[in-house]
Amino acid sequence: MAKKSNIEKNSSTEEKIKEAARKVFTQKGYAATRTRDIAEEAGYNLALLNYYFRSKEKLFDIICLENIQLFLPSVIGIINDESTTLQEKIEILVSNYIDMLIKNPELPLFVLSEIHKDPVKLINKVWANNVSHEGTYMVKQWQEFVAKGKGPAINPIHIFVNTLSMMIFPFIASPLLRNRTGMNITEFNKLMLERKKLIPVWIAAMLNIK
Amino acid sequence: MAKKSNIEKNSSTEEKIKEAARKVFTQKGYAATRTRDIAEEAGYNLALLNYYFRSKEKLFDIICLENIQLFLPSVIGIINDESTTLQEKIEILVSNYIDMLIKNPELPLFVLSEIHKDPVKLINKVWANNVSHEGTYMVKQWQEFVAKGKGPAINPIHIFVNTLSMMIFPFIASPLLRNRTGMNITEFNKLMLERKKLIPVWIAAMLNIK
DNA sequence: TAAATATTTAATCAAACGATTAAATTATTT
DNA sequence: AAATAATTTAATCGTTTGATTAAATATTTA
Repeated sequence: MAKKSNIEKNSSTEEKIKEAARKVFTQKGYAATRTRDIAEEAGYNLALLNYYFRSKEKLFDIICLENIQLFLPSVIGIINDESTTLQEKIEILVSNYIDMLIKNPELPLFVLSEIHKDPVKLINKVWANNVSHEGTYMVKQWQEFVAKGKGPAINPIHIFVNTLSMMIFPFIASPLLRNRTGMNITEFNKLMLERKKLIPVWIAAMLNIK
Repeated sequence: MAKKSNIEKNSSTEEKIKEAARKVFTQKGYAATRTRDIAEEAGYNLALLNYYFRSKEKLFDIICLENIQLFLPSVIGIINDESTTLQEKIEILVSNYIDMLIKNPELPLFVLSEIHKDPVKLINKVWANNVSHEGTYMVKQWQEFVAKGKGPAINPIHIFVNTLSMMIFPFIASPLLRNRTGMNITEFNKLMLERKKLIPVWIAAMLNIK
């Protein structure tokens, strides 16, 4: 087997294979993807995949990790920011996240499917030494909010779940929703952009229920 | 090839294979499932699968259709009921649906993944000659609600999407949520049951935003 | 430019997998 | 009980698929 140089390669070939792999894996998942599909999509011979990445599984691990890192931890920085209010956090989170999801609409289904297959393995890879849910600054803010009697006395996780649900679920159900309503992707995206302003208002309405 | 009798069989074997297939297919999806896994799960020889169902694909089609019918059209009867108010519809829908999801927590990810792979084919199989989204009685009720100036002037589909999102998404994200918060399945289900009362209240709060 | 290394390809291997076959066993019918 | 049909199994076939090999071409280094 030929040895690769230690010098960092900008190798457009390697990058093209990775991009093809990302496209096919994200669309079809690990099992339904054939290495030959990736090679064809990339415009190279099959053996190149194994030359650059040793195996289908190793290539998948790379793509999978990158997809999960794009999907998950972008949240953490926002919910632990001590300089923003609860309401501001939600506004920033929703706005950034919906922009990301419009660019990567297939990410949620891919990531949640993968996590479903092996939660511990995948989540620990990304969250290795990170803070727990309970430790987030956002949860502290919520607990103060409840303690002051400003909001309803329910488990704060409900509101967190609702925020994620209303942001992410429409993208997971997009094919179904668009088929049932006759929307095309442009109209769907327009609807999702509307939600950048609407979701924080809805969450605020939930928080003000006595 | 032996011929099967025309008489309807209660054949426990056929039923056992179907149940094994449902379990494995729903958990791992079509591509990741090996017919040998199903045979082993059912406790029979591999050839039995092909004897009863001719092929992996035919067996999958049966399971898939049944899963989708369990997941989707239960909604239609409720949202087209002319004897209930908008608020009542939401209460009944949420309560029934959450009960169903606690019993079949893997259904949403399976169905939405399958629809993602081929939306037209699958949705038409279930909704063949059914009413469109626009034609549902629930949408008419919402349009009256908006016309009377009772609620915010937004696309009614947002509220519909929010209801589905808050019901279904937690089950899709369950492995992630439980891992992050340290909940076990019992605690998770308790949280979901709480939502049977909470979601209608949240939706009502959204509807009353001026 | 020549040698060495990296990249790319065609051909092929071995294992996994869906499917089939033919024979054995069990159940039903006459 | 004998004959017929249904059910179940072990063995195996042909493809598909991930991976490897060895050789050809391109690129880099000396």
